[in-house]
Amino acid sequence: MISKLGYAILAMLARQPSTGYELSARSRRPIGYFWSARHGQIYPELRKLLDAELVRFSAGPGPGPREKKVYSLTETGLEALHEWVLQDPAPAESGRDELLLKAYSIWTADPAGAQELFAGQVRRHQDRLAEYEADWELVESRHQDGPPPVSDPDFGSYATLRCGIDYECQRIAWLTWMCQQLAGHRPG
Amino acid sequence: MISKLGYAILAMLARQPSTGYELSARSRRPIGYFWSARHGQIYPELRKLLDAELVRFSAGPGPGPREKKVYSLTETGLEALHEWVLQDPAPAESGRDELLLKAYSIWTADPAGAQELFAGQVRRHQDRLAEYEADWELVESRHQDGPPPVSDPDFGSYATLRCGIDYECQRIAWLTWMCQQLAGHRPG
DNA sequence: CTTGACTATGTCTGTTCTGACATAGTGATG
DNA sequence: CATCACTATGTCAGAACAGACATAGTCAAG
Repeated sequence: MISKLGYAILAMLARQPSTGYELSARSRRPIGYFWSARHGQIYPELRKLLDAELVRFSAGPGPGPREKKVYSLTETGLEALHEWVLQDPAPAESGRDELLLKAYSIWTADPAGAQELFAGQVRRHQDRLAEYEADWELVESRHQDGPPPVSDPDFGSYATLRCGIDYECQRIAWLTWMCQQLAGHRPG
Repeated sequence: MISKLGYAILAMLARQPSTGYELSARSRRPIGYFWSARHGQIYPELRKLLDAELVRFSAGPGPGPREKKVYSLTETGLEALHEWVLQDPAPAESGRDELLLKAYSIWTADPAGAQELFAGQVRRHQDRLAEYEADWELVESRHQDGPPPVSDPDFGSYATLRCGIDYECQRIAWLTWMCQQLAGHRPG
């Protein structure tokens, strides 16, 4: 059985053959927007994918004591990705959000301090929104005549960035609303 | 060091003393909206919290071969929660979203099948939105004269539900947009 | 000429989390 | 009368994940 991380790696390799190092960099940005992994997880996973013959690599001299390996998908690997993409995800989708957990217990805290906490989060999400928007414009600049065609890898970026931007806007609005609620309820 | 799950449990116990079983039920709904845990995780965590003297319990006869234990916060436990709530969460916040991972690779798939996938998701999120809204009205009915005061546990529910409702609306809008994109690009 | 950042590969320990196993009483449905 | 869902507590194996350890070359800034 291929893990979700395995599919995340296949998804990245389908776009661009990469080394494990590059995969871990891409798993910070732009893939990190909705998936992340450290290299300590990626190298063992690449080994598993290799054993399952879903990826292959071509080796060359590397900067360190070991060889540099550029991985790419095999035909089986592309098929596995292709099949997985349309499968309905399990309804589990727990979603662990530390800030919401704090918000749930915010009644135990001092409103002024709470306002600070949420104001800080507004800034953090505004920064992220700016990143997403920069990436969005980059993708758009490659397709002046409307959105990218659905068979173009750029359509995947376009779609996920749209979601990310909408999400950040929603979250900023909620955080701002929280600040107002916390301010409004204080005397004065 | 208390884990995030530990704080989630403290947050629940601060509102209502509960058995481990009840905690796992509450961690499906309503806490499950932003945090979840199985009982296989909760019982060992309760033990840790007990050893740290953050919770206590009163035992009585249970339905199974073991005693039923109703847990509640100690003063130290409430203090620990109180302190944690205002701490700025680590910027890690990876966020793993399987559907976005699929969307990212949607260019490898057949648009008609993809549309089905996203349409199914629209239905799922509409159901969840309905749940949130029902809970929202429940909370509002307890506070006809405006929002609950910030020192009321209901304010925590109110705030997190507001976020959940906004999030579901945003996600439904995006999923619908995806369906349109996938439809618009097909010939005919 | 030293320090630090970047490229690049790997391992290892400990924590978190999932899913299954195990036990047992009550009450409802068929 | 059997089967199933619910209440209730726990354990255990294994997967997933974070963070540190380990190695080594290049290149830029101070």
